[in-house]
Amino acid sequence: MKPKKYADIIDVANQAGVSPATVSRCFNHPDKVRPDTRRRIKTAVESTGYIRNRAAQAIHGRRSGTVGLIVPTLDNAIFSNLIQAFSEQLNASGFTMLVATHGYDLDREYQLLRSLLEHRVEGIGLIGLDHKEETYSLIERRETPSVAMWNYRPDTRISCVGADNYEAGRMIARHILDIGHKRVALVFPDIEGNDRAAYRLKGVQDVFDEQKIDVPKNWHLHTPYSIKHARRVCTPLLSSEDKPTAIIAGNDVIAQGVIYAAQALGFKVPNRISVAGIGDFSGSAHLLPSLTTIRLRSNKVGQTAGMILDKLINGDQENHIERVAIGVELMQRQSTAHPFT
Amino acid sequence: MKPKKYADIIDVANQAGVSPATVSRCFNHPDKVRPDTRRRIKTAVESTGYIRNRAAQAIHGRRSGTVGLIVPTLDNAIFSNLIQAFSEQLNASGFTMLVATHGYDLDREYQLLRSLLEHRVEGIGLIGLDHKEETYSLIERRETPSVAMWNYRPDTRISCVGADNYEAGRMIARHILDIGHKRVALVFPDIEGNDRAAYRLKGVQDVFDEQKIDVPKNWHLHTPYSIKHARRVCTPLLSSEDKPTAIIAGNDVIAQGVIYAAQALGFKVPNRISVAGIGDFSGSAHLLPSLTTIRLRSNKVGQTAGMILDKLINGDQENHIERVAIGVELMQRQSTAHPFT
DNA sequence: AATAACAATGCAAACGTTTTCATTTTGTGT
DNA sequence: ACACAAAATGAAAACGTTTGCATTGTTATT
Repeated sequence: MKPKKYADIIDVANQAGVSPATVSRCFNHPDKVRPDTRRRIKTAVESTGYIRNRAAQAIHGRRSGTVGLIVPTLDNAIFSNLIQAFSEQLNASGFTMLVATHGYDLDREYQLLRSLLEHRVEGIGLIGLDHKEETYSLIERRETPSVAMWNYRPDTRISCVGADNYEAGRMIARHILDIGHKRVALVFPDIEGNDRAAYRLKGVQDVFDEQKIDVPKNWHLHTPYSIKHARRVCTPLLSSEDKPTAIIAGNDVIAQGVIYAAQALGFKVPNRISVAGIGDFSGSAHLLPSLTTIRLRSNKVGQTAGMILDKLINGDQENHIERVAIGVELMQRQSTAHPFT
Repeated sequence: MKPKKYADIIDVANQAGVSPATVSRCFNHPDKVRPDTRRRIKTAVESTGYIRNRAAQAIHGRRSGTVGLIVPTLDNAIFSNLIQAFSEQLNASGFTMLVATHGYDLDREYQLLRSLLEHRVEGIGLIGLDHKEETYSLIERRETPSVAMWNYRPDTRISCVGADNYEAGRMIARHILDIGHKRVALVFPDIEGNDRAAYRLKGVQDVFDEQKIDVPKNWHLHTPYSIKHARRVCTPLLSSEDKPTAIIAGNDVIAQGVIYAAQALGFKVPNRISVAGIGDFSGSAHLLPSLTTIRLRSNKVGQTAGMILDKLINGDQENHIERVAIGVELMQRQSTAHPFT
């Protein structure tokens, strides 16, 4: 006699004196079973310690109750707001979130997508719009509801919700030029496989080109996403004779590194040098000096993405694509000012 | 004729001219099928676009290939290192991670645990040791391999790996007293449902008691986890006539807020006031002044937790409990110094 | 009170795999 | 070539649910 490990739906049914079908209905369509019966089943569930098996219901072609999220990394503040908001929104709709990280490796991303599909996620959240052709075509082939977060464009292959990063770049560039700077350096992350950064940079450069402002090659710095690296990479530039009067950073964390580099060398910000970021991370408003940046409202992005995904999954429109642009906004604070002369 | 939506294992089998059983084996025990057959199956998989159904295999009492993680929130830097390391480690062992957040609500945590068990996760990661009795007993009843991260104690009901937060509190308190401070304020998060903070605070207070140092009630501040709130809550204290010479913060983010509060009022750190944190978050070393804190090595915690969970799941020891303490370390930096006299 | 309409329940067939056991194929030693 | 062991494969039963259809129980209508 093999003692079964855990109660299944049949044990519950026996205990309650009904058929398994009724127990199942009691979970999935409670209105279809008599309150009295429902109560008896509830008691049986408790006394047996039954926990339903989602796998068994997922197999039925029915809902798995999961949604997949693929992000480059969980390790930094950029995505945490976003993910939290996304997760909460989907939780509210009854989904559990499967998360996978690829470390900015798009081949890996494709593998993770496959893995999530094996788990029969009902929808997929991605970051950005830069993905392998295989990734896009797999999504299309399986007709998996998907939403790309963080970047908006009007011509995407899948639904997207995000800030217009290009506009964010333009906006911060205009601000810097508006307040009179002509000698500006740029500190950006590597744009390889990172369309968010690429669009921002493009926006900045287009404005500069339009205004005939030239950024010398060696004022064009690259740094990984960290205060430490940003600080290190800026120090030589700021120590040189021929300094810029302003620095635009690809995001707020980098901007923070830049500010520290300047302060460590004894340059007051913004008196001697202006620094601007992009992103308006929590904390940016409370730095000293508070950081001029572009607000991207990542939690709004995450929340909206969650809502859209829910709609795509539960809605009736097949293969519908929805695109939402979340407005960007200049947060003018203390870290930028007219150039020192 | 109903056109089936997606290829299943039978389609693949037909295409390859073998039985479904062989296809299944080809995935799960590749060494048991001839290389030649394997190749034919591979081709068939590709041409049909087959993606295996984990739910169907999970139903077989076999592995679901998922591990659950329950955290208070994804929204802040505290956990991101930890989660990232945990996730990567488990990924390497072939698991996908199901993540759920409860916002420091332990009732919610219990619900999430149930939900994850419905998905038949093979293991569970939790944060901290403060959980409802129901949560513990459900885990024990289902014999689900579990590991609590972030806090170490020698007498836990489930496996744990983490820093000794009590010792961390003692360590930073000793440092502050060692360098000569006698007038110290404490700024901590609410310890309700947050055993990490509770242990740290206990450690600090025990050292103070041993050394007969008294902290007046009103030097005992509470703040949510954010730079903004920390800064705000400290400002009145620092503006008053009767100021402390040092402040110990419950974690580095709060410490950063404290430093900004001081600097905004024109008090140099550490000259006029010393500030210490706990955690050594990425970035803490690069603040100005760099922050004296206790290094907790969260990525080590996450990684170790992942390894332990893998071992608990795949190992042969039933109901084994493993406990690992990750050492803490004083990082003495610029934000603390002898009191100004 | 008889019947129609409807609500509640049960039966049994699916869902897509894995696995045990039996069978067939392949390889080895003579 | 032959016998035999070993390896590869197939057939079919399981896994724990859901659901269409049939059946039974209940209420409303006359």
